[in-house]
Amino acid sequence: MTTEHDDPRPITVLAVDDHPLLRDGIASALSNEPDMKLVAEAADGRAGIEAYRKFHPDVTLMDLQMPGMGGLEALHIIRQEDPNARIVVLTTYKGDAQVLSALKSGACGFLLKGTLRKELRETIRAVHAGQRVIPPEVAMELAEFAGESTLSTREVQVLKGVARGNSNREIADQLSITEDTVKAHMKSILLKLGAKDRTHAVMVALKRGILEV
Amino acid sequence: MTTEHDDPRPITVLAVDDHPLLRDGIASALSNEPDMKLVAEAADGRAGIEAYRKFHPDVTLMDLQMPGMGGLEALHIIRQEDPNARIVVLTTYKGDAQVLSALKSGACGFLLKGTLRKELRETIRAVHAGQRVIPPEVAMELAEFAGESTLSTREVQVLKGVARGNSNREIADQLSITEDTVKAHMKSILLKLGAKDRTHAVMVALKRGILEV
DNA sequence: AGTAGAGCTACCCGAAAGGGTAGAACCAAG
DNA sequence: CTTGGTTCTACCCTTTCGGGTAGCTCTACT
Repeated sequence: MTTEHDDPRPITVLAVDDHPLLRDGIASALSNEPDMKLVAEAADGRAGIEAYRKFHPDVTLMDLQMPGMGGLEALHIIRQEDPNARIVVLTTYKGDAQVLSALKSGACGFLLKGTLRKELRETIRAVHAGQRVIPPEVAMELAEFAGESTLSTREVQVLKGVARGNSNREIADQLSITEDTVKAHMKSILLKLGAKDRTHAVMVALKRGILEV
Repeated sequence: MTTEHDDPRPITVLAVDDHPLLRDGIASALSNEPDMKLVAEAADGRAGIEAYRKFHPDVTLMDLQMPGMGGLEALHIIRQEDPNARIVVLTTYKGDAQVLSALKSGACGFLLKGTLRKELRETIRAVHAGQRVIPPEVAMELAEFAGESTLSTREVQVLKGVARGNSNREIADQLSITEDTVKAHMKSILLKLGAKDRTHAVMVALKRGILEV
């Protein structure tokens, strides 16, 4: 298509996604591109890590939400082993919490479900060139929750108990703390999430990617 | 690959999915297959309906969960206009309620996110031949909830109010009924869903596809 | 060393939730 | 026409929730 010269060393790409048809779509988007090459695929986080160790791709495309080890975990592990790893998160938007976690772990970019072949290729090139690519949709959602406080580890534990339908008393027993403490955490959770009650808090947490269904 | 004869009239296929890369994967799976042809694509339910009216494809691949008009709604409308429409639901599993709704609207098959190119082609051929294709994973989940009761329209309305963090009093006002009636519905909801409290009921409903996040 | 935040405990109190029980109107299917 | 399901109403009673207030450790950062 373009009159680019044939790079002697194309950008190597690893695709980690549990959806074979989507990987095919990625493969087809990268085929016939002289400056990039899909060198490996993986269907879950663990296989993704192994593939990364084996191929050390220039750019890794990583889906969140996969069976077994999720993309967030795999992203974190890969970035710990190789701080230079360039990883693009490929996902339907799952709330600010997931995106923030990915960014903290060192994600270099995001691609949403509406991504076109052209955008995919441009993002790979940009990330390989050292840029960070954050689509406006993601940036806006992120800005919206910028001032919002994050829940502490303990508060997330309490909220998970709530989502399972446990009473404060039951959660207290499970966490080996007193019911009063659980209630204190609940107050903090409702305040931080701006929720009207515990049910609403669970829904807000789901929307923001703090909890999973 | 196989020694099939070139059909004079290949199976025409319409793909409705808001993920361009996935549509590319579908397109690539159908390319080089002499007996089927992807004749149109659409990115949401409304465009899917229009494309169906225009092309009357032999088989339609329809994603659930799309922006604007969802796949379930589009499926229903298409099947009402054309009871002979053969539609395969292409989705990550979203709970028995969604699958049951799709089946009631006349879906001919299901394809999960793990679908391979080969499975996609085989499903298209089978559905075109008049068969119903339900993957074992879907069938098993369906069987698991076979005896489970479904919520009435009113109960779903109440539960949606609960998910928004409304009290029984507030839900009663919104639905213009008394609080006692709401409480009666809540009792029925908790019983039917086997939930411990309202929060748990919302979680169960989310898992079963009765509610959306 | 001081301070901010997390985590914890404790009390009171009114509001809300959930369980039990009972009955009436309506509509569709047997 | 009768039965069953849905929707609606109403009462009682106990438990749980959520708001307010207060104070305690411990760790991490400045």
